[in-house]
Amino acid sequence: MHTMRPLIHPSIEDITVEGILHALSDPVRAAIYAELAVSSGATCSNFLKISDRDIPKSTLSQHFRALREAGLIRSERQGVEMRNTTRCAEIEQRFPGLIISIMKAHQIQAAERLRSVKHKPNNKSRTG
Amino acid sequence: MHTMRPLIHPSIEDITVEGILHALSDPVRAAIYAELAVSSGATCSNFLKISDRDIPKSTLSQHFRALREAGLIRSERQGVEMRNTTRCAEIEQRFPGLIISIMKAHQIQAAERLRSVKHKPNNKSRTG
DNA sequence: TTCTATAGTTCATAAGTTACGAACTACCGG
DNA sequence: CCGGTAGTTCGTAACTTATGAACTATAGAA
Repeated sequence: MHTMRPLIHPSIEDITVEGILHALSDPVRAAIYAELAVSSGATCSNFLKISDRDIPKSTLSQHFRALREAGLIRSERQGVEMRNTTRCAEIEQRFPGLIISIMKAHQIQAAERLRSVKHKPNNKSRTG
Repeated sequence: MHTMRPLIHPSIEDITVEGILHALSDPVRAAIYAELAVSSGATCSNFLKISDRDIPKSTLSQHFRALREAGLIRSERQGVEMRNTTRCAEIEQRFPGLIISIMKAHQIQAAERLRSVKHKPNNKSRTG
């Protein structure tokens, strides 16, 4: 019978560049973070499907933990669910331009992938 | 009796943001990359010691491979040694500002660490 | 050519990390 | 109290990383 340990949010000075890069080097976590940056307050189960891929909820939970403990997001219980918000303002203070340029690079890459799928349609397209 | 497979340098369009972030999320690799960005052409064995830490040469070799295969550096044999240069100009073309802001963030963090060591001297200082 | 030295790579494996199903906790509305 | 929804933890299988030993590759000297 195990208890539920409290959520860990590192203080801004304990956040490391290595931690941020590692957390965002996973495509699922990068997608979650990018979405949170736009639609603040999203919950864990909003991401059970990410670009046609099903993510098991235990895996999702671990990804949220990784983002949280890297200092990238803040999670707060609100009733039965968990509201997640990015800590981008704080991180921008400490590491100016870092998060923005990473997100921009992810966007550029996503745009390129879209273009290459349009040009060679049987590349990576899922058949139903 | 195994042969030595040729060095792999991904073409610029095969470089991914995830790959770059993952490669630079390791402190040893980040230190190597930062040094290469300044003193171009450094060799593998120039890094057998990184900030008072000894790195075994097999480990170093793997770190160089990781940087190379992520597209961050180019390695060329020159006689008995290997000359390494960053591919930052190419990457800057594709993902503007990415590498620069990561390096800047690393600098900020290194500066902070230096300051905190000065203020509490027995914190992380090696005793000979 | 052969011998020696230096630089770096590969392989085997031990150590560490991550993914995910099953079982759980936490909270809300009856 | 029960039943439902949201998310966490645990165990373990799969994957990744670190490192010593043995290797390849090259240069220079004899």
